[in-house]
Amino acid sequence: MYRSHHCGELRLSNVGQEVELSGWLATSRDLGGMTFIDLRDRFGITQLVFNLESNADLCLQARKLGREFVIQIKGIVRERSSKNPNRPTGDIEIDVDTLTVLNVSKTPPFTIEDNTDGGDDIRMRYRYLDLRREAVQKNLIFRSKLALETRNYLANNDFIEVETPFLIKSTPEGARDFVVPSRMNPGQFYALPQSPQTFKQLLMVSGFDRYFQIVKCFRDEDLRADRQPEFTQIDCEMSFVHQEDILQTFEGLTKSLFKKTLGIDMADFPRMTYDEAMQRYGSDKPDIRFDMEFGYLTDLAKGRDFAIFDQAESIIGICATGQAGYSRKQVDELTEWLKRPQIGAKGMIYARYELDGTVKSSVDKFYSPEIVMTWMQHFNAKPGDLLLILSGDIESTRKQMSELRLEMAQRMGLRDNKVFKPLWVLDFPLLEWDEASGRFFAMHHPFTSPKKADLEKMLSGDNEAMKSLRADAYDLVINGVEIGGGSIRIFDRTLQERNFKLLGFTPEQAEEQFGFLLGAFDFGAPPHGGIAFGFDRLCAVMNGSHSIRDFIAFPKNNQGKDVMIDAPSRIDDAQLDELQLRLNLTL
RNA sequence: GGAUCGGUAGUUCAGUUGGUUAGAAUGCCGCCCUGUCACGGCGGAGGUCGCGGGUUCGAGUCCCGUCCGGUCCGCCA
Repeated sequence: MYRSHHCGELRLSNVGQEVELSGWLATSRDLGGMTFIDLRDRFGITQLVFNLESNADLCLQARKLGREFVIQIKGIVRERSSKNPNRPTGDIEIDVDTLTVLNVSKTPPFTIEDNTDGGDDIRMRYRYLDLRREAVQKNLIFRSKLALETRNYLANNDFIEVETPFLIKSTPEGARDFVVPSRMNPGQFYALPQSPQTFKQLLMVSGFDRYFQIVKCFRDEDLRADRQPEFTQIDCEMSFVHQEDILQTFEGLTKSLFKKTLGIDMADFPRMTYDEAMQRYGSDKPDIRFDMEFGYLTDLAKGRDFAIFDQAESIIGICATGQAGYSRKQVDELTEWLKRPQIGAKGMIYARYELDGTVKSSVDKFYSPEIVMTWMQHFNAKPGDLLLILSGDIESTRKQMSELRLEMAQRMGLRDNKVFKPLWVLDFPLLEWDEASGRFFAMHHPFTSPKKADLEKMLSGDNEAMKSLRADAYDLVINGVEIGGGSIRIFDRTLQERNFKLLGFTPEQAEEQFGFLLGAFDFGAPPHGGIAFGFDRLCAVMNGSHSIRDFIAFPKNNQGKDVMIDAPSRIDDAQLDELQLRLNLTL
């Protein structure tokens, strides 16, 4: 053994014991007559002390050690004469009598401490050093704990973890697939799964009843801070359940995870339909840590010769409590922010409810104070509040206002990342009409069941009616982040074929791509449904972080590259020959 | 595919209207210091200003191109 204890372990009760420790030299402080070394491992930091007077050779040797040297020491635990209350081991130190250098280290390119001086790029290039930092280790330890508690809860609820294949069949629906060439079948490719969707449904047909898997999924789409090409899901499926059973089970899982990892007791989750979420917040994943709900001023503001409002399909406002003090400059700056191409608003109208009870708007010429006051009343605004108003077609205006709502909340400090507000969003549309290609796409996926009440409408074949079909599909949103989503599945072959047809599949295409599933439905498929949680996102949200990269040991950058191992990379000609592939790079 | 911000010392950054020898902090090296824990003090080394081209008497600074990175939109059933 290289050690009798780890570096976070020793306390006053160990004083007098002879111990052996091993670890990395975090920092050293040379005071001339004595030298202190902070010895670090995953468990903590223990201070070593070397005294020039009592052991000159050893002290001189200790002075020469560099940062991140790996050392092993033997010594006696002593009570410190000046203690450090900021550290669990701060009451003791080790009076070292034997020092062994297990390995030397080059000076690392950035400091290994919580507030490192390294930027993202260099930390990713030396991720193995970045991972030595306590702040990052803490995240991965949290992740491990979260996975363990997930397995505990699901196992206690009769779920069985089953591994499904990574080398599967490519399908054109949904996200772009990562593909893998098959050497033994020249010219043919596997695809990596975007999710184990069809396999988990087949497991239900097999009678496993309750399945889960903490599993990697792959999507070849552009990345974001909260999106990686390979990411982890808690993937689940249940048989003989209605939507309500699934919501109950996974609300239970979520509560259990918050309780076991953060010690937080969550109240029952509120629920909202998709339509209601869009109406009140302009988003299917509203952040409900704060109110600032939309108010529709369309009827109150039209017909007063203000062309912009008169021509608008929809006029939507939000009331920013206590923000009437916003200066002209601040409002202008906010307007510029809204006009950026990413948001694309044409402009913004505002109205202040002054503290003296008067109102003042940026459209005084068209709207008398009396009318502006009716707007204020619509929002139950109080003196000191600020109304922000956008107009245009309803879809874009809602989207823009949703962004503005989040931005204002951010500026007003209402997005407290220590507060967790979950929300079930229910009754998503079954289909999404795509104008460009003139066809429907599945909003969730093509195996999603329409709501029972909409079944007749679905079978009617009326194209307009299809747009209003609702599905037994649901998302779990926490603090405005989509954490999970799922649906009750179709388990009837005829209905599934019907849905494929709606989505523009010919019977031949449906058979070619999903024949195995349709075939399985012929052999007694039980009613079933499921859900999948974004595991990386859940880790991030629970820790108040936006970036899932902080919770992935070896993440990819925005370009999908791993800058540490330099992947992806070219493969050599021999490999290409073996696969019978030829590159055709049109640069 | 698009928008936008950035690339200057090992690292994180500053660098004004284009003008002398490109600075700070931190890290690194040396010397001093017996209770530090962001130790302190003194001194030192360290730069192809991403790359290529252009404008100019003169470019880190302006222009064009290009590469790399961040954030976002599109995309992500």
